[in-house]
Amino acid sequence: MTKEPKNTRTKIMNAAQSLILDNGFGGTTVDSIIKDAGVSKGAFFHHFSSKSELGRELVQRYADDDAEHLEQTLVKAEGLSDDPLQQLLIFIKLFEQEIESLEEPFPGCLFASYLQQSQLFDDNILEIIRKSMLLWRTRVLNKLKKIEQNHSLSRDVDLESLADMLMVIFEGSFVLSQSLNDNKIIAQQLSNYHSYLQLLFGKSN
Amino acid sequence: MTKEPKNTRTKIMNAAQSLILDNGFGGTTVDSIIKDAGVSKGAFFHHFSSKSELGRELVQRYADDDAEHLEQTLVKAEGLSDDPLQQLLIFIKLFEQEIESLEEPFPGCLFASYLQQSQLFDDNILEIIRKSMLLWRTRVLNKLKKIEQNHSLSRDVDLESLADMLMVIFEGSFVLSQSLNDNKIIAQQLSNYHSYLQLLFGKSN
DNA sequence: ATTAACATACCAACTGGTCGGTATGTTATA
DNA sequence: TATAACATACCGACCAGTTGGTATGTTAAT
Repeated sequence: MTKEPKNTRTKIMNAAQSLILDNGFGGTTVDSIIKDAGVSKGAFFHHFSSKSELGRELVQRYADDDAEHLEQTLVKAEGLSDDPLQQLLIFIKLFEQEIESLEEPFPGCLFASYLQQSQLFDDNILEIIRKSMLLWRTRVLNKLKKIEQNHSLSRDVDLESLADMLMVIFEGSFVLSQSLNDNKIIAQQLSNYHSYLQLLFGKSN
Repeated sequence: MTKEPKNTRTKIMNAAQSLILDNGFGGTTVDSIIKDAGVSKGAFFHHFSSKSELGRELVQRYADDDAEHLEQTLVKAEGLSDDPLQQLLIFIKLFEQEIESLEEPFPGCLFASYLQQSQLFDDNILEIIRKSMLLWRTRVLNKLKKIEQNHSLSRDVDLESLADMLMVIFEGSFVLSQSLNDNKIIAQQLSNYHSYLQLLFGKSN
């Protein structure tokens, strides 16, 4: 139990993610990463063949965590009600509560960070992000389709764009909360999405 | 008409803005800016004392244009109806139409780009962005307050967060449209905001 | 002739990345 | 069980190229 390989690797990735969320990928140097991680340059390039490979592994880890978090929250919501509409509303409320319980300012979204510098990354990396967003779209859209079977829509809205709206509100409120230094904004905007869904699917058939 | 100072200056700023929206500020080099702008390094540092001063002037210009665009669209909407609710709904529709008429993919928002690398900028720059966002909040909130006088809210929502929601939807849909390479998303999300307002203020007193 | 508007050559600091080397296991086999 | 052979994890000096920025011109208009 002298040396732990996974540990150094993780230290590098964690330090890198934090720096990238603050300075962007292009504004983050390898030297600053190894300094924050407390490892040598040799250790860095032992674990990652290049800075961009670190970038790739970072989004992949982020996307995996994101997907798992999505599914877990969905399962949790589905366990709390049998009605698809209630499930979706609970799903949103769970995120609201999660954000509200945060002490520190929200660290930001790695996807958005990468997309703001999309020319710095190759298509494989951008594809990871795209797939993550399409997963959210699919999961929420499936719920909406089930809701539609039992609830009449009070207005003619496109269900796919309604599904996208959740991710839109996440990303958009991250930006605002970052600028105005106010975590509350995120929960408030989720609450607005919550209200919108209630108004749209207010009446059951 | 041999040399135009303003012209070179503008060429530099335009090239820089385009590059920054693609690569981020930290990922954009002075050399790449002068190459794209077709000017010399001497010209660059004749007009801007440093790269970060260019960064400052860029957001300032962007914020000024943004504010002017906001006010003009507001005036336009106010000229098309006397009812505050209709004015706000038209206001949103005008942005929808503007986005729909775009040929190229939406270039992105400089505010969001900067915020994703906020540690690269000093507080003065971040303050410019903050003020821009607060201007949007104020303008929309004023409208909402006038609407509230004649229309009963169908749900108890916070008017300030409802005002913020417009900017949230802008920024969030920029992110999604960038990733999925689909401009339509922006107009669709604005349309959702439009619907939400209609549902909230559906009935007049 | 002065001065603003550029151009060119250059610099020191930093960049991502390499390299030879060390320390600490792990495996195989005699 | 001793040891040769190999693998993994890590170090930090070093490299070539790039970075933001400067010094010193040249050009053109007032």
